[in-house]
Amino acid sequence: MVANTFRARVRAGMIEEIKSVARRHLATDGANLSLRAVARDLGMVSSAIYRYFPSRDDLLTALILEAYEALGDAVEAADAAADPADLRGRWHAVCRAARSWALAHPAEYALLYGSPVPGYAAPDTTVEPAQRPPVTLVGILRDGLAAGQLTPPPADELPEPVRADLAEIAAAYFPGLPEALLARGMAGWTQLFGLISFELFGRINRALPHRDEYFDHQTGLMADLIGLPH
Amino acid sequence: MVANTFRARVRAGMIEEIKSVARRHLATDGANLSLRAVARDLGMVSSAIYRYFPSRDDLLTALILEAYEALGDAVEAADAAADPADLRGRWHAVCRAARSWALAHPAEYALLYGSPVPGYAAPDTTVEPAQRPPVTLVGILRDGLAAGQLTPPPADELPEPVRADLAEIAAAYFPGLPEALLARGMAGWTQLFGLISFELFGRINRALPHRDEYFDHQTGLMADLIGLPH
DNA sequence: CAACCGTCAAGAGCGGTGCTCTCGGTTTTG
DNA sequence: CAAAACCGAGAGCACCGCTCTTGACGGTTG
Repeated sequence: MVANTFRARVRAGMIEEIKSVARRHLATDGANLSLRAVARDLGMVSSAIYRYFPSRDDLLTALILEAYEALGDAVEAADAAADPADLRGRWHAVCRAARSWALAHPAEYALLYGSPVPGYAAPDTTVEPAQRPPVTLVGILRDGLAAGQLTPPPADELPEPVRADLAEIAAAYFPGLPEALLARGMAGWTQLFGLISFELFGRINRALPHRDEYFDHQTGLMADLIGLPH
Repeated sequence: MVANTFRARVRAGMIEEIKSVARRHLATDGANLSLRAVARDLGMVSSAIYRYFPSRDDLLTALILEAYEALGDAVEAADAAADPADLRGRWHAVCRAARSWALAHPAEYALLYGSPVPGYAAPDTTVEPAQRPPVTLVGILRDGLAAGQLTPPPADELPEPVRADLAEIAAAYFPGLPEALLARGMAGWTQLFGLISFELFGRINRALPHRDEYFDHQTGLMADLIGLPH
């Protein structure tokens, strides 16, 4: 397997080229991109694509994985670039980074967070990169608690079954994070997703010309709910 | 035009039958339902469908309109059935009604709130019924303010451009509602959409077996943010 | 009563889709 | 150098939305 580097290289290049063209088609055709159209753009015949991707769904999966990584990178980079002690600044930075990426790549965002493609079932390999953005967001709460800048809500506000469920999530991703705080962090993530989706998919935009400021205010409301200090 | 009532009746029945079968297909095929398959189920030839719907998109539009009305009816009925003075009870009732309808009709929900169908552009006739659910939800705040059970947040927490945008929305749908309260109400609506979408589309469900309790707690958090009395 | 004309289902056909299989030609490998 | 692996092209299958034409049916009207 060491000697076939040339073949492997040109093959990898071809795979990248296919993905690149497919990504371009994604912007216009949405989730129902056409293998034949991609092949046409590459000057190939449709059946040749099957040498590189066993099916259209596998090509979609590759694009989804890349999109998750790109979003995760953008979000984590925004968090890393902010002042680690400025919790609210980090919160807004992460939210804005997710929104910016979504606005710059609406088709990819729709692929990740839109209604699922009818016949398509996302493989398990996508579950791990999908959790990077929310983990980054809620990670701010973990850091804030460790720094003493955040006081957890009363634990008894959670019904027992919810607390138990959240305890498992906390054990896996945020050891030591109180469940009630995790619940609020997940509310923030849900809100972030809702805001971006409404802006991208919905028609509410007409009535809200100042979308940047509205977005910041709404994410700020969630920061208030969490208790992030001003 | 008075005498052809028989023709009109059988025609209306046919339209209903087509929509019914299409709705059934929607559950399995999602947004890309097939006219030919619908025609097959009806024992017709595909071209016959075009006597009743000028295109596939028009059939989709009809289904979307029906779905909006069904959701709006469910939400408004839940609000009307609750004690008008129990703001928190109404809030939870409306949220639960929306979620229940979505869980019972996931394909229709995806059609309404999922990623838009690539080539499809929703006509303007859908914009009015689309606003019934959020208007119902935020209407609880209007009633609460009128009853003196709700104190509006400080008005200066809103940046001026956002306040101006929200003022126009308030003038159109909730005259007299303070902008800061409207902002919180819209945050609740965004959260509701995010919660339902995550449950329907996402894979977070695995880690949260107690979805009913989680949903209630998350919507309760938003009620807290709004200031709805316990 | 009969002619008429709108409505309807059916069929053929166009260009498109994902996908499979076979066939040659090239490249890498043993 | 021969064998094996790889690759692109092409034909073909079944499906799709949509258009156009044809023939039959049946209320409306002269």
